[in-house]
Amino acid sequence: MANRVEDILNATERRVREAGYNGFSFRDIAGDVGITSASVHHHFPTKAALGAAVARRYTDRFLSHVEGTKDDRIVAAWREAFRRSLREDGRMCLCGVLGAEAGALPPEVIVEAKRFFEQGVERLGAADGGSGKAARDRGLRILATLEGAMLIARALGDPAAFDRATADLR
Amino acid sequence: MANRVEDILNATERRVREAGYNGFSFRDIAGDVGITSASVHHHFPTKAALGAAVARRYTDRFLSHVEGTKDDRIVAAWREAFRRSLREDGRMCLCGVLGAEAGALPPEVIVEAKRFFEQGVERLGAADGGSGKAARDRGLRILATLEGAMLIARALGDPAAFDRATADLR
DNA sequence: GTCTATAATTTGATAGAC
DNA sequence: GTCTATCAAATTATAGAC
Repeated sequence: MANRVEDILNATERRVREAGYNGFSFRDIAGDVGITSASVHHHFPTKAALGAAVARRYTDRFLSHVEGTKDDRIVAAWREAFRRSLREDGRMCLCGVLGAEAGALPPEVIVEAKRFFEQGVERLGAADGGSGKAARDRGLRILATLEGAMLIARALGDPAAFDRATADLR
Repeated sequence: MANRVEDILNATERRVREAGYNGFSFRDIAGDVGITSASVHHHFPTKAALGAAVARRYTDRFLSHVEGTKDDRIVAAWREAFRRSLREDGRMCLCGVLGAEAGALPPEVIVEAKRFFEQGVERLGAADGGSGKAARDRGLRILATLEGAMLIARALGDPAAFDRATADLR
């Protein structure tokens, strides 16, 4: 592969979304990519650095994916993005997984998950052109429903549960 | 303490809700309780058995706590139960944490988390006396919002976010 | 950038004495 | 039921050759 760093981040993202930050090892990632764990350490000196890099890339990628969406389509765009990744590979939001493990995460990893949620609250709140505290509270409620729906759908092993839980979201 | 098993379950519940199933060890629990890890193994031969026991007790205890609530107070009762544990010790739903790690859990642990969500969907759906598919979908949406709100409040380090996200829940 | 080798620690789990 | 002692494996991380 051309870009090893990208390979490592891809493998790590898959693993974290499957089993959490404490559910993968450097050797797991090394095996996925086809190198040794020492080589993974060459690119990411510590596990915290690797975790933070994955969370940062996830957030940047997600936000840029839904960027530019018209106000009245923002909620639908977020819902559809989560829905697809849930159906395509049965995995929930990376930052949602990290949030659940928050008490065990290195600070630099939490900070990135936090950013995802802060941005989500703000952008989902801006749907329908609203703004201010009431809009942010609405964004918070919508993001909570989306994250919780992924969580439950995953635990039940039933991706359709996400659709049913978020069908009326607005 | 009189009941060692209970001490072990209490310590384990605290640890899992703080750091997840992969975020605690037998030695952690032993240290919390004041015995050795070998003694923990005497009561729970494997980590999967300990995890399943904790999830089973959590679900039984939670359901019995909200049992008997009048239909029109069911949502409020669940919301208040989650809200209190979030404010009192900053911890989210144990089964919510387990759900996020679902891909890394032994089957006997997942099964218990699944039961919590199935029961929650059914009971929250029965609020206001409804029944059938539409009621279960409503229960699913409510439970998703509650779980997601805990997740985000925890990640943001802001318990009040739970209140704001679930204020309009019905 | 990747490897071999290895250090230092932690993990889940067991044997057997008391 | 609890302990000491221990095992085999896994973990994060580093040193140094190529």
